[in-house]
Amino acid sequence: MKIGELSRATGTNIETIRYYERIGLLPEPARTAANYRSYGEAHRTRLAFVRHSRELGFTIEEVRSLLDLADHPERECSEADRIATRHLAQVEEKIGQLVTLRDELSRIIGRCRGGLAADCRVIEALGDHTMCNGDHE
Amino acid sequence: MKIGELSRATGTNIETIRYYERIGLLPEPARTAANYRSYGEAHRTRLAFVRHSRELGFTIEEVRSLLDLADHPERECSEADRIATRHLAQVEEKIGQLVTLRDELSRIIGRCRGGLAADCRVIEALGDHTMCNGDHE
DNA sequence: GCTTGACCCTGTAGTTGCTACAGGGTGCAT
DNA sequence: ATGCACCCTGTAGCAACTACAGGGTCAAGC
Repeated sequence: MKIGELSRATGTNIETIRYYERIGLLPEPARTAANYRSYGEAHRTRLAFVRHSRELGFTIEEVRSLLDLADHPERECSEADRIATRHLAQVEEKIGQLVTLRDELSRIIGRCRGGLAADCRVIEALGDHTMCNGDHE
Repeated sequence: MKIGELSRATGTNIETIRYYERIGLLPEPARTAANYRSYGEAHRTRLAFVRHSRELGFTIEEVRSLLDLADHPERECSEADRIATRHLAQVEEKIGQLVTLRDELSRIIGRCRGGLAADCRVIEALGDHTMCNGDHE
């Protein structure tokens, strides 16, 4: 499989594949006589693992740890569980932040009734730093 | 006000303040004889506006537009409303994505009962690219 | 008067996770 | 032989900061 085929097979940008190789997430593949990268099924599987992990929001370093664990099936999987659980907590925290954000944005936008910027509630609310979160630190 | 005081007054990193000045979000302040930046109340207000906008997730370019509008109170505020409304839609989309993510992560983690990585459901699930989202494109 | 420490300056490079060239080589069909 | 699609390396760019390195300034204390 050449890099273009692997790209299509996994929905990964070609440049991204080469990037993953450069940072050591994917092993260097064999080369053809013309110096083209030549991939096998194992590469495809590994790249799919990486892409799926990334889509779930794991950082590159977390993916590295997860891959490392996948490469050593004799180890305990508690590390994988720990990474995933911590990540879940982060996702939940982010959701909470975004919900707060959404509410504040809705509140701000709701007050806008058009007219001149001088009277704009959106701009006014942004300039007002004594916000509803009570952050008086 | 020197840059350190402005930093404390707005909860903004000093380097960030200088960065904002460099990219033209904040005007260049006057300088003391020792070439120290000297800020007034208007700077503080403007920086607070920028920080608040950034906390709400507006991009720098969006903040630039909002500031521009705040600087021209004779204009219509529909642009501000448009920016904020579009941003709200993006936040809502992001929340939806993260909720999907959270559910998938929960599902994966819920199946982990410890033991060896060889049997780890987390790692198995990451490797499995035929996921529940039915993405067969 | 001299040092210590906190503060300030500029300029550049690093971060994350890619993405986009520039400038070239290869392979196959017409 | 001439397109064209594909591949190669290496470097630079993106957002939005953050972190130095290497220097200057200022007030307080000995």
